[in-house]
Amino acid sequence: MKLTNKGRYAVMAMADLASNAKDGPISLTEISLRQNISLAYLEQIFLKLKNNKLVRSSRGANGGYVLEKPASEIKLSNIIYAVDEEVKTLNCKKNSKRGCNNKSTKCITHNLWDQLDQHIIGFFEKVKLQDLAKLG
Amino acid sequence: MKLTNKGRYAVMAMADLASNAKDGPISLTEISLRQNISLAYLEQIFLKLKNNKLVRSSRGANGGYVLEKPASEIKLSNIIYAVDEEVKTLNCKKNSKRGCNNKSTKCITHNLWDQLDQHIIGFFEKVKLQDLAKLG
DNA sequence: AGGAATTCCTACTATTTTAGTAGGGATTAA
DNA sequence: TTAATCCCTACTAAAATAGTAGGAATTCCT
Ligand code: FES
Ligand code: FES
Repeated sequence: MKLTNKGRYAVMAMADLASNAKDGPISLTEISLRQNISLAYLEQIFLKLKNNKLVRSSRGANGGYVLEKPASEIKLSNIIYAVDEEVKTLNCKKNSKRGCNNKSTKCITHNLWDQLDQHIIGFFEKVKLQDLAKLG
Repeated sequence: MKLTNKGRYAVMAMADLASNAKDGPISLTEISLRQNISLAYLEQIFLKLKNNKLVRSSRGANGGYVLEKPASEIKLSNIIYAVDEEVKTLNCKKNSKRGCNNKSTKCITHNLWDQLDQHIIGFFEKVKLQDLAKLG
């Protein structure tokens, strides 16, 4: 089980944004340098963060991004979800009639994975961007 | 974030073993049919389960596998660990001096992922093979 | 006005991981 | 002796991830 770089980067970048807040917006170049993440990759990630209303952008020279909401109101689950990192422990389609074994009943472990999902989602729901400073 | 088939299969197969216990050992062919998992793939998985002392094998005709310990004493973490499904949320090497950002300090999110690890491992530690019957 | 910095967007490629196949050897029950 | 079964390793195919590339649009600054 793993969490991919995209999700990690997204959280790192958001944390960077939160903790390096200044007057104007923060450019991806800055974040790229501080966090050692490829600029082009960051751009892709921020596109999604923006579409999910987690950051606001300003274009042009001196442009960049700022958090759309206070760090205390942004849950990690929001970030993870925004970049398509799904918590996906189930094998079968959630709403399919068929189980992962292709039979009409759910497999013996189905409920287990379902519970694990809840467990992990719970974690991401509980932690706010703001908490990262305390953790770190 | 996802859990891979190998881990799922391992748990399924162990659960199958536990709930279909009979007099003699259970062959992989049986499990393969019941759980709809390729036989050759199951063989690979059971090799690991055996090396980790979770099952015992008997070879030859009518051979197969039995649980090495009662289902109440087998933790899911044992199974997951046996088949190399690691809970791996950290990016950096656990014992490396360098962070995932290749700097000498840990990145802002390091502790977060560390906590998530603990959270997930905790789940797997808590659930026993036996509990699967109740969940299912 | 012109150039530099920056976001925006899409498409492509490379790398890594996962999933699964293949094949042959060893062992044992009937 | 034969069929069923485990044992073991190597290979291949498919999918997911990570990252690159390139160009358009916008805005600031001189
Ligand atoms: S995970 Fe849903 S049926 Fe197996
Ligand atoms: S995850 Fe350990 S330093 Fe970033």
